[in-house]
Amino acid sequence: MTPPTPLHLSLAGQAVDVLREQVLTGEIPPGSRVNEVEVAQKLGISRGPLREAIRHLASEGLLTLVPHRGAFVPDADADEVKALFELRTALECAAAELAASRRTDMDLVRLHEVCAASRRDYKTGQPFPYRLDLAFHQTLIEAARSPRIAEQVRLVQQRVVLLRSALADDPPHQHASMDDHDELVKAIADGDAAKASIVMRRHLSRVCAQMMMSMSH
Amino acid sequence: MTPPTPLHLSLAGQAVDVLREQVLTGEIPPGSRVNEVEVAQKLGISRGPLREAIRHLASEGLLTLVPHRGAFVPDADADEVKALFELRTALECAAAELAASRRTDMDLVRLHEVCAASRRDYKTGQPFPYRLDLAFHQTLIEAARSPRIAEQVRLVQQRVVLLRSALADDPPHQHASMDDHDELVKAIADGDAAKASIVMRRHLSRVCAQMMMSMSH
DNA sequence: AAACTGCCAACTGTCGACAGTTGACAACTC
DNA sequence: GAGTTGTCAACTGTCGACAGTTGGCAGTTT
Repeated sequence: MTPPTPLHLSLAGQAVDVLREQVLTGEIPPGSRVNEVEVAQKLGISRGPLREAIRHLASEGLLTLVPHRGAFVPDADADEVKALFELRTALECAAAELAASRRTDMDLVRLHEVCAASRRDYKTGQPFPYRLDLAFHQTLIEAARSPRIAEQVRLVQQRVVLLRSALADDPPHQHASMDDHDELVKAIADGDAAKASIVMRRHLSRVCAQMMMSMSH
Repeated sequence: MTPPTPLHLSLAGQAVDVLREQVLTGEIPPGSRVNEVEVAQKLGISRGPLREAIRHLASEGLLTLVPHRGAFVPDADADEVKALFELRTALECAAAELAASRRTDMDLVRLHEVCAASRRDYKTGQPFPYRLDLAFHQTLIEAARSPRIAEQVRLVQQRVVLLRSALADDPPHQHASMDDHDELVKAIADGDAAKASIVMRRHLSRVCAQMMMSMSH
């Protein structure tokens, strides 16, 4: 069962998954400290693998390490949101451009499908309005076929999710976002890299502005 | 002395610095494995801190982890170079745009200084032709004032340095690069974000092409 | 001779314990 | 009473040792 199970994933790897989940869902709230011995006991593992998991999540930006003090879940901060979205804009605009020139017909099918699902969920008032937004951006970077950019986009989006959990913000201007997505898909379908980049930039700047709003109450 | 010196930097932190140096200089050649016990003994530390150092460098892309096999210095690979430069282009073009709108007069002084020093070193035939190239891009991203982008650029440039060490390539088209740099500084001085981005893209595509050349012999 | 099988050494993954540092509380001084 | 200093518990940083896995080599079979 659980004691000696290094058969598919190391204890450190499992700890990474569990901790990531707990951090992203806000189960471990922003600003709080992660106690090594306490969490290790709770997970039923030793401090060694847990430390590795903590360092790994720190390298992803989901934890901040303070020497001799431990690991903390980073707090939401206006400057941080701004800096993060500058990075996200650089990466996703480039991804949009690449997607416009590299997308296959299958990519277009997937993108249309996600957009349609978004509107379906929106009408029926589904519980996780961000799920399909994430899926859309995920599908887009796959269409860009640039593994290193994709890797970084995933990390940045993860941090955005963390910020959102700290904000607990209300349903966003989802309608505007969905319109952006549609326009983005059209530009990509047309192979119009320049337009795809511009639309993406506008889209992200809108999302960023909205997050800044819900931060300052 | 050396045995108990956690006064300024942890053993893991010191190990990171030493290992990074050895990997980047090719002292530990690409493709080779990093033996935990062996290196730990050589550094005079235990396996714990060394493991943390290895994982850290792996998160920077300077090592590749294989479960139950250990850490390896990644090999040079054409696809990898291409993917890496797509990421670098996305990041540095964005940085160039931001620098064009945010640079201070002091930034311009520094950029001009680096360019002048490059030409000076070039004429006298200095040993490290890449040193000032790195310094230029470093100065540029500082002028962009976007901490997250700067962070990622640094990591990508580090990986490029690693690739170069694996290539052991000859003096590059340094003259063309210096011209690019001058043109870049001019665009940034003029506040012309669009041109800065275009010049940067051309510059990086040239550098990338050159690396691909020296790979395929 | 080639291919398969079983064994073995080397190494990674994990654990429990010790040492050093940090922040906080309490006692003391002015 | 406010500020300072001494003490202490809690936690991180580090270490050495054990267990499980991997790749290779020797021996065997066809």
